[in-house]
Amino acid sequence: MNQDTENPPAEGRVARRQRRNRDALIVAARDIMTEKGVEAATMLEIAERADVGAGTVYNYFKSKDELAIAVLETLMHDLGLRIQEVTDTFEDPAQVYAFGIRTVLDTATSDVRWAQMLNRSEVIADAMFRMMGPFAIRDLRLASQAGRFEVSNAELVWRLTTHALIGASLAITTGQVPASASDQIIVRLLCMTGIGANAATELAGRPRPALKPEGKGKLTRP
Amino acid sequence: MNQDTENPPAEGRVARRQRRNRDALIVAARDIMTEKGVEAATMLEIAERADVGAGTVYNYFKSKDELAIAVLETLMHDLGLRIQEVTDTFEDPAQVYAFGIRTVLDTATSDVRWAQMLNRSEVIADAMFRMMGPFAIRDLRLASQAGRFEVSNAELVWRLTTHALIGASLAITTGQVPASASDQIIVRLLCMTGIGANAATELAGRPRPALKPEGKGKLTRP
DNA sequence: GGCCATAAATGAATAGTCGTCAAGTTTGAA
DNA sequence: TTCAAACTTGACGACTATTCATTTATGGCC
Repeated sequence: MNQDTENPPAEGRVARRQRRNRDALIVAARDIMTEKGVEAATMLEIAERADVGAGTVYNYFKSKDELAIAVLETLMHDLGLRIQEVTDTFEDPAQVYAFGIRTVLDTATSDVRWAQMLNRSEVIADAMFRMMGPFAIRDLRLASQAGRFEVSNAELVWRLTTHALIGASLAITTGQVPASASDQIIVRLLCMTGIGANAATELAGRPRPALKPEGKGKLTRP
Repeated sequence: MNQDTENPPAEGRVARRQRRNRDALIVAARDIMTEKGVEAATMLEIAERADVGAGTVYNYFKSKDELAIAVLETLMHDLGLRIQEVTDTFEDPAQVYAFGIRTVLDTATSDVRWAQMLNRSEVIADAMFRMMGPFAIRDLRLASQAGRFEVSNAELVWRLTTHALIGASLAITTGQVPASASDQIIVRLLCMTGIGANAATELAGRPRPALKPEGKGKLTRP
């Protein structure tokens, strides 16, 4: 009777199960949506894989769309942390930003889970704005203060960048644009920071260290 | 028996009805999608308003998505023509491009028909790339040759711009970004052409003549 | 330990969707 | 006039997201 699973600190059995269910639903939805695409993933199948009744899903997410967004957010939060881990050591704040968007582009075009979701551009772009914005906007501001960028409204630049970035990723995965154009894409996105085309080209051409691999099956909470 | 509706010139009854049906479907779909949004517009309702059987729609459009794209294309083709009519008289090719994207942004955020469609970002952006691309890409190239822009891959810049533009429009209509930020949005989009932030600001600030009103109820064919 | 108001989970039922298909109709050449 | 080919039709199948009356679990209180 003294096991800690049996003796919650005055307020916790329900809350814990709720978090467990919510996480299980996100993981199940993430996996199924990854396998079959967002549209093809049915709420029933998600509920079954999460070992939960069909109606229970709606206690946690108002709609399928909201669940899909929650899935996206975990993917992005994850990536944001892994990027930050690497860029912590960079000296040039402009390079921090450049590395970030370059990594997002590469991930979005090579990771099947992202590719499957790209046909919901506006949702994924908005999620990126919110989840990776804190990092990106901070980097934009730091680089501007350092005189590297010319950005007066970092939030706006980041929003435009997310949409362009997702659009470019979609264009690459659908074959409308060759993957070899990635460099040019990054250059143009950097141009939005107000630096000229030359400076952007130089910045985009710098070597990039590798990310640490992502934690398998884990669910990092924002 | 001599009426011209009874005596088609050797090859035309079917073709004419087909074009009539196709046009009626696009008009019906455009109206209903405008009123209720793309998702809420059902194929049956569209077919009924076009005075056509439910199954017939699929003789003209493979899917609901394809029909929605056809609707968008007519809206954009229209706008492209009206923009060109005005910019014909401009002298600075950079200003032609600037006027174009500015007008698209204004239209997308103020015209209900666009606003309703914006939540299919990737579709609308792709349609814009294709329908307005011929104009925009030509303008980008002309301005680059004139030394006003620094664009080596006009197609790519245009594609990124369409996605950013649609994303920005969506952000404005959903209230995430104030409409007063339009100027800054245009400045940043112009930055993608490689000119500095100063030149972009000057270009965005120039006065803009008005468009001619759009032909009512008509359907201009690409 | 026993009890009960409340919150959460359930899954069958609902309402509505897209796309298909067999059957009927129109067309235009012979 | 005849007839094969093309077009149209609307009922229908297969599925869907979401709801809601019912069941089940929870934790404070006696």
